[in-house]
Amino acid sequence: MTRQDKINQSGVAARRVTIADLSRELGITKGTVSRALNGYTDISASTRQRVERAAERLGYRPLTQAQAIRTGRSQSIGLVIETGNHDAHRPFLAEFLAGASSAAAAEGWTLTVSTADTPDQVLQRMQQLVQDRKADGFILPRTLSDDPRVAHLRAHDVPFVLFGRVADPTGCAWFDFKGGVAIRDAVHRLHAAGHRRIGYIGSTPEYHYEKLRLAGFRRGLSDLGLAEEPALMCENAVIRSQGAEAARQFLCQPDRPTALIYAVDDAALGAWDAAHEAGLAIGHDLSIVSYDGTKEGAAARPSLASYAVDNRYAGERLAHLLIRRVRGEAPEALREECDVPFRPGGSFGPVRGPTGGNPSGRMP
Amino acid sequence: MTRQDKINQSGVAARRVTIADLSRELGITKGTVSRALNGYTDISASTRQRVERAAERLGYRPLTQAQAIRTGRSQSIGLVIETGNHDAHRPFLAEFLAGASSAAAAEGWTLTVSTADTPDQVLQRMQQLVQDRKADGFILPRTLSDDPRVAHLRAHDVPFVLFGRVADPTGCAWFDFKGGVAIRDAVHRLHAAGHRRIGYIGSTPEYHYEKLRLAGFRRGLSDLGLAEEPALMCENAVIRSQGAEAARQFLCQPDRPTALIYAVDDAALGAWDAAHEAGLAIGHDLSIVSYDGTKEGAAARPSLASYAVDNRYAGERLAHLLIRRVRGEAPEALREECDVPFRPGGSFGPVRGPTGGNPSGRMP
DNA sequence: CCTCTTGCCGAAACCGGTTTCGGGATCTTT
DNA sequence: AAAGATCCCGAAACCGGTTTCGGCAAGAGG
Repeated sequence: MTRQDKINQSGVAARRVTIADLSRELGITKGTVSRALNGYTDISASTRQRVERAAERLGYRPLTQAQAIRTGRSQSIGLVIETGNHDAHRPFLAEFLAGASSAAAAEGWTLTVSTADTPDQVLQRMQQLVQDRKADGFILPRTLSDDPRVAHLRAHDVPFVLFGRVADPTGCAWFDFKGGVAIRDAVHRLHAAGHRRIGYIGSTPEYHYEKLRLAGFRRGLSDLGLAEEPALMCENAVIRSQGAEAARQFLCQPDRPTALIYAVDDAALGAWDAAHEAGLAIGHDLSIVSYDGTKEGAAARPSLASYAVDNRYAGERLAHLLIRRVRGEAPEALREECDVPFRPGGSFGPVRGPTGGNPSGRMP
Repeated sequence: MTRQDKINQSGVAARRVTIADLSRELGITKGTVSRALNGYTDISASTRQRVERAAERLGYRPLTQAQAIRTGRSQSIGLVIETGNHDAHRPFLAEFLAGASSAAAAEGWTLTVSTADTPDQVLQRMQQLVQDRKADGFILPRTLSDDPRVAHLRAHDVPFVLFGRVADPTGCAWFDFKGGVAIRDAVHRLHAAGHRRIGYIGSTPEYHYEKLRLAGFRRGLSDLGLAEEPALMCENAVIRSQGAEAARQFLCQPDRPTALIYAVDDAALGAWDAAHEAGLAIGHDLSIVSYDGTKEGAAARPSLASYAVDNRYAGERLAHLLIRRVRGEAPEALREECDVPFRPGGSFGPVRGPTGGNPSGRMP
């Protein structure tokens, strides 16, 4: 009966409505209110409804911090980014965060972001976040085939979802783009445009996505009865300069390739440099297809044909999957793979004659 | 005397040490332990020391969630990023996060990141984060001269620090780079290299940094006794295409400028396009100096001369400042400004003769 | 009609902290 | 030596929730 209820003076930030307010309003115990809202079975349907309506009406939302100290769950998803590494993920970050954060917010969850300079520090940070209950689980971006984060979280029984896949999928949930399918498709497209000598320039082989893309390339070749030529395949090209160097190696060969497939856009732009040096015109003398769909690729001239990944969507899906994982769903039921659309570009053209000559190239 | 203390079976995740463990160990009340650790004055020096030593020895760290429900503070700094806007901040994000997160982690704080599509939604998200106690305060990136976020947070008495400055600094803490000083310095450098007709291509004038950079440009002109020519100044060039269009306008004038200063690197790269069209060689017929120090600028050929901002450092400083602000320090004492180093590049060269002719330009 | 379930809710402990209140012991003061 | 002020700390309430336990009332079964 105290009159302390109405502390809300106009203008002053309204006090939160607590579970006690609700119980007082309804003439019911706090405990009963809590059980009614949390799906306990020992609550009558009518009471549950009254409680839910009142909660809705008063705008009650439980304070996660208070819940957390009992339940151990804080409704926040953790994301630890390894910096210091080559920052290939950098351009995706903003879109990815946007997707993850909005999906999380839709469920009343939040996103706790941390960074670390080394793989070991990543593990430490995750450990600390989970001990401090600042994260109920993690999204793991840029998965390695054999990823120490997976081993660590598995051992400590912390929920997680992969952005990408790993060699041993036991107990893993994930979202991934079908990069292998895309690269295989690229081989088909190039073949259809007359290309027969197609080179592949991959990324870091420790990343599992690279294994899948390389496999997709091989699959494409065998689909079409083309032979695998080791001289036309390499890996470890992540940035522009490395992509350029790889292209130089291929282009100076006697029977040079007429098309190159890159695993990542950043490296693919190196082909512009190598082609320029060799006097070849991209899209005419040499076709390039890549993967990522970066803005930089689209801005190149001619523009880079690529498979365009929607990182915002990935963030959304991963946040959803992780939340469901934390809530107890089995990891096997939480696996999604998504097609990647081809983004045409001027770097893709039909093969031009059998010769590697005419180095000055261009022809209107 | 129960033996439940030692739940720690080997391999199982060790239980957190709580304040109760500590009080039991010391034969002291929970309350006393708490007061001892939180700087209350009614604790004897000897007791305080005993408590601190024991806390250290047992590795006690209070659970922020539990503290939060009483104190209202959760030791986390909020960052709400507006997406949907032009994503000019995109490339900085990863470095900025790395700085902020590591500085926060060093103090036991965490970073809660959220995104929003519109300015209104930004306010809503901040409101919610602070009501849910998921953020004790905010870092505000990309400040407008008259920023609605500042008004909102000021009105609701929520701590914040600016990345950048605003027109009315009342009650504001901030970290900012001296962009105005940098642009002024650019004018001086160009003047020293013989340039007399220098154009300025600014960014969106609503952002306060743009006002400062424009002011720096004017200051530079007046330093050197050069006249301001409206025909050689414009704004609203944020991306490459806009930067190119602005350059075209300037270059087709009878007495074209020999140098251009851009407020942002992304726009500056448009000069490469415009110069190419006009048959001018960047760094010879036309010098370009810009601001940001992006990788894309460094990768251009010739490379873009620019003032290189260290966004990781900015993140660190801002996290520090915000934490101190939340702890109660006056905003006036929390203002930092930082010089920006010049990054030389091939786009900067001495002026070449008085003529705008010789359109084919290059000369070994 | 009596016992046995079952459904449903109140009472109270609990989570891990913080903060107020009051009082005993020691030290000053007169 | 008695009275008052100070120094410290224990006791207990509190924050906003969750969860266990037990019992009353109504329905089922014999």
